[in-house]
Amino acid sequence: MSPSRATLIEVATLAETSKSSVSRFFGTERNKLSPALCERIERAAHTLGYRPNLMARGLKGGGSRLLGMLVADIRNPFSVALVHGVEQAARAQGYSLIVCNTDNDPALEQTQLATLAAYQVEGLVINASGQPEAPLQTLMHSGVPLVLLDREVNQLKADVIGLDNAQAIDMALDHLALQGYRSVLYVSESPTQASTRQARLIRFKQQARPRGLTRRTLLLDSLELEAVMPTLKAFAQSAGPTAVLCGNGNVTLALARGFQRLGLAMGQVGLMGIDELDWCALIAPGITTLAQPTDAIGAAAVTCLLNQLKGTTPATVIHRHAPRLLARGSTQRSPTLSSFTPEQANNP
Amino acid sequence: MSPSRATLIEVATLAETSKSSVSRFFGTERNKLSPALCERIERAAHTLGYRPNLMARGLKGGGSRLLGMLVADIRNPFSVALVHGVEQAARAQGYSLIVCNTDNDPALEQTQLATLAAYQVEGLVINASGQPEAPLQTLMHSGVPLVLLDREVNQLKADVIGLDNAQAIDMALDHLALQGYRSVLYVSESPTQASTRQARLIRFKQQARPRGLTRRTLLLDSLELEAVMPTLKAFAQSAGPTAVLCGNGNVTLALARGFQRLGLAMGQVGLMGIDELDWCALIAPGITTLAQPTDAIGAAAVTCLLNQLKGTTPATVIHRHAPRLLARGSTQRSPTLSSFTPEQANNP
DNA sequence: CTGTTAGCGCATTCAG
DNA sequence: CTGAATGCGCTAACAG
Repeated sequence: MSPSRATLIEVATLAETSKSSVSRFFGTERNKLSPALCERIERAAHTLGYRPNLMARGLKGGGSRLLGMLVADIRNPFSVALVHGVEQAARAQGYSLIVCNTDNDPALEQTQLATLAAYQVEGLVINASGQPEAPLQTLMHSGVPLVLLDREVNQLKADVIGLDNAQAIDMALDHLALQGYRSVLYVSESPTQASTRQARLIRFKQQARPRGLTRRTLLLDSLELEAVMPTLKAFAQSAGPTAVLCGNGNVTLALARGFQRLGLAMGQVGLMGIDELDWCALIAPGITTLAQPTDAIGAAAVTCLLNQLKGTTPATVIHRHAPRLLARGSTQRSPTLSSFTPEQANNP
Repeated sequence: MSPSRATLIEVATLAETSKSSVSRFFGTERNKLSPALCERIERAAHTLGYRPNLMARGLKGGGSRLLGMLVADIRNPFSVALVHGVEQAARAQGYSLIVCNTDNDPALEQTQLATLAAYQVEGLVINASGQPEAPLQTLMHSGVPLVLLDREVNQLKADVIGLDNAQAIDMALDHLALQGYRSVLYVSESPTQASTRQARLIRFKQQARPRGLTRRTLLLDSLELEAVMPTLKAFAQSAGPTAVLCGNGNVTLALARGFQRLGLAMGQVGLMGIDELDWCALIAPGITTLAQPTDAIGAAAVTCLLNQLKGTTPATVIHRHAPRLLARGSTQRSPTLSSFTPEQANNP
């Protein structure tokens, strides 16, 4: 009756055998059992609705079959997409995922890390909000496989998986240059804590001029409109066809608001963002974005983890995934508005 | 060195005491220990970096301190908001949350339910995608506290928490009527599986006419534009000031696309949705929505669960939470476009 | 107040 | 191929 209430012992007695055999049946040694016994156990387990207690299993050496994931901001659609990717891949490998959100709070981050460890997770996927070097160091030394997702952590020698930020910036600049823009404003949230933001910002500073683009940057401590307006307004009136490049989805949202507030026509002033969002195709004439392959990134993270588990530690690896350009009207200087449809905008 | 590697015994020996005392120190009986002992244990535990193994604790009677949550669609921002609410409340009570996504797949749902049970969660928050009556029944009988979130399950006598759907529909109809619309099209995803969709649909059918509104409904099997266009087009040309009411966020997105495709001016043809989304204030002239109090709903779920755990089972409860109206330009028949700003749109 | 004794449900030696 | 025995890390009576 109670699904997870039936124990190994009950199954064993009902099948008229011993605990060990039942244990083997549900473990990796089923092949070492006679077909007859397998049959009996199978039936007994089924009628009892038996399911192994994964906590007990985790206690011994069998492994908890649990993976942990730390997410900096679960309300960010991009993060959710990553969670989804990781969860799918984990399930495909027979693992479950316990997700902890940190709301970008470094203190919470430490707590959650401890919690995850307390549940004996076999591996950890970490999308850090801060720089929790110390706790992560100790975790690594305690032998828990670790993978950093989307954000690196200072001096932590661990696998890192995420977007190829350099390539992304290059693609964005190439696209903007090709569309005839000559002056680009790069807007990012404060890059002090997040390695990804730094990488993108640095690359932008390096690569804009070589493409003949005048560059400016705006670093935001807040995504409030007030923080954006003055710079945006001045920039929009400056020389050369101008375009704004947004460092992530949150920034894109903030700037879309800014454009609207100022009555700027997207395209006339270019707007482009990293991270694809539901509504980017919807805001006329469509916002051009670089979409991240979140499922692939999530899957790569799980693969990494499992590789570490299998002991075959092929040195520290850094996976850089390429983005996909979704070109839309917001980076088209002479929009053919009449023919625009969201469908077209989805297939560059 | 290893955070979760140090065991109760090691702490006990270092503190020159017994396992029981250490156990008590970390349990609920710390008060029954002498200050001196507490001090010694405290130090020992600290130098060893000891953290209780929650799996082992869960094995005995101490409880796993784990709550499980089943989510129908983790990529739906509304669902994520619920997860966030539940997780916050759980953490505040010293519980961790293990979240399983079902991608609206009934089969996956059963699997995930089994997984959750296997981890000995102390309670379950369920946002069902299908009608997994049987598995839930057995779970209930096995004594696991259960709470249904946003969606009921047929004949399952369990606490249900969510929006007050009747009130929501009434508020929407009142608002639309007040704004001068006379004919309303209600668009919903297929209501066969989800109780919430049924409740809203039924209420709409009951309450439209009493308010002097002509009513029509459109039930969607797919959110593709093709599924929406014909009806929308015909409806927009029908008599009386017309407005469209969307049953949830996904539908709102689909219809915003439809409006754009047809070149319909929002407001002239009204558009209103249940569920607030990032971009609703952004699409000019702003889409009017009913926002759900997701944090409150999540917190209520956890409270319910913990009540059941405490044994004080105050009969089956149904929490109905009131939505909040965010009136924007999409339900204003004579928009004052020039003065429109997103900020204003956020504060009705 | 504190230590001692049993298991929780399972995986894993080790013998048959 | 199979069963009996031991212990994972912890909590819960039970005695002092």
